[in-house]
Amino acid sequence: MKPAHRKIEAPRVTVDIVIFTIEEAKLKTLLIKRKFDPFKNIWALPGGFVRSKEDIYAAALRELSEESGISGVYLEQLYTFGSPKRDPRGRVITIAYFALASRQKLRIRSASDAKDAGLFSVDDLPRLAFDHKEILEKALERLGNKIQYTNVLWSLLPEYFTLGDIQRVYEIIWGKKADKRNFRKKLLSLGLLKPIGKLRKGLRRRPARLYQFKTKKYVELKRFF
Amino acid sequence: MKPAHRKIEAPRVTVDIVIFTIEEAKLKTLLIKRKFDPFKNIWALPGGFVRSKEDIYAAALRELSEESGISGVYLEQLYTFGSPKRDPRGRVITIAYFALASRQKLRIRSASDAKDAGLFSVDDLPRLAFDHKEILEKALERLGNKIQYTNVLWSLLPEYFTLGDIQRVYEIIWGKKADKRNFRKKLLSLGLLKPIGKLRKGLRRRPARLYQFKTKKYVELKRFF
DNA sequence: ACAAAAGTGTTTTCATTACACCCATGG
DNA sequence: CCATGGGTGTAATGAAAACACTTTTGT
Repeated sequence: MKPAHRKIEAPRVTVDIVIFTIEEAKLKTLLIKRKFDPFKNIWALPGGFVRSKEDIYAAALRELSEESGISGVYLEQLYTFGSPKRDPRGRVITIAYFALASRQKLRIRSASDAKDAGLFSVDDLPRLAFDHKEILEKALERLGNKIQYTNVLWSLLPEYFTLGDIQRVYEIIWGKKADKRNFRKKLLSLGLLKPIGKLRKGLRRRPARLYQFKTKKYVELKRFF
Repeated sequence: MKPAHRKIEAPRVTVDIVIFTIEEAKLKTLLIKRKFDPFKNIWALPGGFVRSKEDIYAAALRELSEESGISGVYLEQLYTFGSPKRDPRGRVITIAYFALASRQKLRIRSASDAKDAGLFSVDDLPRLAFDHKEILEKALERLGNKIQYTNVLWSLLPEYFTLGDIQRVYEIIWGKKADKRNFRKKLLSLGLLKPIGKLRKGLRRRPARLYQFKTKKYVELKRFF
């Protein structure tokens, strides 16, 4: 590039991605089993090195697509982890990202440096490589806050869904039940949803109205629930 | 260090710090005039390279102390900026930090690579080097949010202060007036303050009660104002 | 007929907002 | 005596929380 590199030993820089989704009424995250040392055969967050001329957000998008076959989901920067000891190979700083995807969008496939890939409930995680547990905890905290004042959790739902579906997602993330009438009242009053005029039938119960989001772009609300 | 460095060209990594303070009833930030190219003689955020074995938070603390002579103030990671074009010398990723200090604590002194240093009102900024304007805007946004659900802005105030002082700080950051009675009612109901039993006299008006914070550690509230 | 979730309003409680006057001091 | 901010309470409004029963379907 340019000459100006002086004496500072440059760390290497990676991106790691916490991808949340809902499956089997649980909040889950995508992990990759490492194929190489260090932490060979230990589960880790998907991620990889930032390329020389690549924007860090673009790097996160690339990793997201490589390791989970998805695009068009919510992705934001989470936090940067830079303890000098976090990687036994040497100095590696990682910029963690935070993604939300509906289960339908996720196509889990193994990438070149991963032996296996899978979804794990955040309540029941295996041992994680590096400081990835800490990263995951930060992501969970962010998720819990974020759904209170934005519409991002729409990214966790499929195109059409019922009010029951969406309430279940909230309850999973918050870990507690909400009152059905109050929930629906509040949610509908926000004006983010429109009914598509169809019902979901075929389950052995009363059919529910299906809704979709008027818009899928990020909206910050004063406060949510 | 270790051998594992493969083919990836490592970016260099810096920290930059947005230090906010209140002076002359304005929200101000510390800027340093650059002594060298690129952007020679242009104002920039204080910052510098992360050292090889230095934690990034420690690097931010070090820069904070070198360039503003302060310690014991509020400091948190803000965001990481990593556009490949942000530094004309080559790839530099910066981890931005966000600090709050009372004017009394700030000892502005020029560091080795700075020609000059000064406080600038955020409403009236000079041209800034690199993408520092973008960083500052992100910091302002964070500040505005943060004072709504935490007690951090205590870092902007001196040890003892009046309710009028603290209200003024809020009004400066929010850019609008608050009702005195409601403000005091709410603030006192939070239970974060204790009166020290003295009055601030000597101004040509009625003396005001002085308060201090019961604790100076970071507290998140459900919601603030 | 039964199980399971869908759907629907009213009341109570609490927090926020709006609002106006007297007080104590220094100059 | 005047200018300046200090100090105080109440009523109206609006948002959140508590609360239970009927409906519709598939099996």
